[in-house]
Amino acid sequence: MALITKKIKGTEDVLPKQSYRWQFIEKIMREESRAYGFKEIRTPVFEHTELFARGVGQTTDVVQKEMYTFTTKGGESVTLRPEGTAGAARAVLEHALDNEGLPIKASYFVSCYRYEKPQAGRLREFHQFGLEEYGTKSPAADAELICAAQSVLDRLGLDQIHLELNSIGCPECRAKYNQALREYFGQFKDRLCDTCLSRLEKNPMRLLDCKSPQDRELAKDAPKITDYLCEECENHFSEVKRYLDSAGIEYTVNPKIVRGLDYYTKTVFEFVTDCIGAQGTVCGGGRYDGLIEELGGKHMPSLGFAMGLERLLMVMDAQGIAIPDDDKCALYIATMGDDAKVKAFELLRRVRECGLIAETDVVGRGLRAQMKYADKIGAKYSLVLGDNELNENKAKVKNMETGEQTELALDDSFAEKFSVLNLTDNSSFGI
RNA sequence: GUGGGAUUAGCGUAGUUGGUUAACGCGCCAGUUUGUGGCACUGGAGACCACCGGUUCGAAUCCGGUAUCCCACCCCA
Repeated sequence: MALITKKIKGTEDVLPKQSYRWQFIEKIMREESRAYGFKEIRTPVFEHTELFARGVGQTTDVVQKEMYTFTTKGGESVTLRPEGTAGAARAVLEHALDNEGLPIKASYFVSCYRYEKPQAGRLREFHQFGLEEYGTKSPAADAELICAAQSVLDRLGLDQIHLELNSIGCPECRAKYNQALREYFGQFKDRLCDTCLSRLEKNPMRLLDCKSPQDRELAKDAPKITDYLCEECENHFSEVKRYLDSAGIEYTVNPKIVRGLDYYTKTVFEFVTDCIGAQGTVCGGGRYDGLIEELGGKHMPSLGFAMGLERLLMVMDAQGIAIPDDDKCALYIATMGDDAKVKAFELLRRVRECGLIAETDVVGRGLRAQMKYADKIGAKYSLVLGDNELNENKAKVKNMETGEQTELALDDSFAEKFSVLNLTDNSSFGI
């Protein structure tokens, strides 16, 4: 087929056959959000570019080279959101939600855009679910947030995912730590890779997760952030761990995890798996006590996480986790003749009002083909409507699984007979 | 941005010394039952063999370039 164009590189279509998988995980996320007291926030796909430049951070790769930025007809620079936090934070500030009481707990589902080279688990348009909590500096909030993420992953049935935890401190202790890193790595300037050399001054913590074997070797003996935390950060971190321990949430402290977005402070964490290729982070988050101020608000310590929906679906696939089948058609009416079509139209409407899926032929197929179609779509019951049925005002309803047929009157009681059908189990009404 | 692999009907594939109408399975449509599905049988539709250019009497098959997809680096969800 000579299509005039195809989908944009790094984007994916979710087809009708597949969408129930998305709906399944989204439903679980909504339920868990609700259980933890979060309410959904919806913000625009695009924002003024400076929001991300300031919020996400000028030194990050995301801002430096991955944003979809363009100039509008009015001459302003706008950007497709590369992540969900900045927009949510902006909305919280703009609507002064802190006046309604703290903390503000928001959940979101967003599509995000990053101009990257696609590979397994990495797309240019991808989707995230996230939770955000504004206006609390308590370590209990950190623990609760991590706990919420864990709950979602558990409810999805995921296996072999580990939680990696770290604290990257507050600006004060981080400054000392960065200095220590500069001194340490400074001794090996001749051995560092080029990217690390360029980062040494601006953002030395990124040298810790460099993948080059040589730098990795050097990073092994580098000073650890955990040795440089100030008293407050130290206490905060141990409190978080204490809560997690008491909740029975397993984690490993990994001093090398450093988030790639500048707004993070203190607690950072990742849920990681190795079953979907190189991009194994399925959820990432942490605390960002300075973000709200950075965006022009008052001091409002906050935190959050985001999960990648595509990646979660990949893990479920890889681990063979079953997702309940999409709902099937409860009743298919095969028709013969125009009068029957009209009658079917009326009957089906009443069945649908009972919350059931009901269909009929709308392409003009013959009876046999209609029955084949009913079978193909997995209809539980079928019914043939022709002149005989119209004359007698009753029809035989066929159980497609057993082949048994039962006669039903085509009167007011018709739809009610179906309304007792519960599609989530195999109950029937005796047919 | 840098590498490696791939690209043949809707999907999965065969076609490997270049040679008449490009094959098979699944799927789709129709018929075998002019009032009934799942099985079987029969028939049908559907591919300018990713695109552009080159070599050749002749290319899906050889060469070059481009695009897209997959995987990895980088980075991150």
